[in-house]
Amino acid sequence: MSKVKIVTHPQVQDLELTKVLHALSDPVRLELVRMLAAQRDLPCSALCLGRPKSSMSHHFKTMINAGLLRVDVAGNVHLNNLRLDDLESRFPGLMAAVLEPR
Amino acid sequence: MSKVKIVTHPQVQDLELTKVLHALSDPVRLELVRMLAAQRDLPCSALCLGRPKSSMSHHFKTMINAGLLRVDVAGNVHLNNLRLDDLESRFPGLMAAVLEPR
DNA sequence: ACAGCAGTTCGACCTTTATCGAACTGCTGT
DNA sequence: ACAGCAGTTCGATAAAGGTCGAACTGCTGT
Repeated sequence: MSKVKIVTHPQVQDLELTKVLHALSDPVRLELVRMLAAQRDLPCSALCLGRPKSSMSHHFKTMINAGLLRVDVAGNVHLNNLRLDDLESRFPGLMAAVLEPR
Repeated sequence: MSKVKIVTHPQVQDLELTKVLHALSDPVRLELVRMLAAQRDLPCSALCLGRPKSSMSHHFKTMINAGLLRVDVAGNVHLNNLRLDDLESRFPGLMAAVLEPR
């Protein structure tokens, strides 16, 4: 019997600005966003950078719930990607503005 | 003897993106931002809308510390204004993106 | 001087959030 | 089957944040 890991990503029209802004307002998560903007398909391990996995898992969940992140499960590994297109269509210019400083 | 009420607004170069995003991520404060984007020089009384003054004072402080708001004291009344120019020069496009949805 | 108004401060309360170790789940290669 | 790896869940803890009433400060008009 196979168990499917269900990760629920909110739909584009359900993204809430306050949730997105809150997800972006933590320094750790903002760093993740910048790393993911620079490189696609990063696994959790590449994003942890020495921080405890359980702390990171918490941040991933926050970002997924806010609609910032999409996770693709590839066997053992979770590949993380920003939902840049979705965010752009819902909140035009937002991610560009957040990513620009540096 | 006169006592001067000192309100310290952070300088442009000291604005921090995470603080700004956090200040924007609360529904009440986001509403204040939208009201202030539509109309300048609003006093606290015009922004409270039935909510307790002490709650509002807390939000104003958060917004001032983040650099979102500038307060001009005019006698009895505090005139609030978004620091749109400062925010634009520090985080180009951010406020436009936040204000656009609706 | 004084009443009244605008807004802040204080203190209490409760909820949310960040952090982390330990235990757990599920996949992979052998 | 099993060891090992990737990541999640759980539970505890501590800190931050939102809400509000009550008391306070400072200005204004009379």
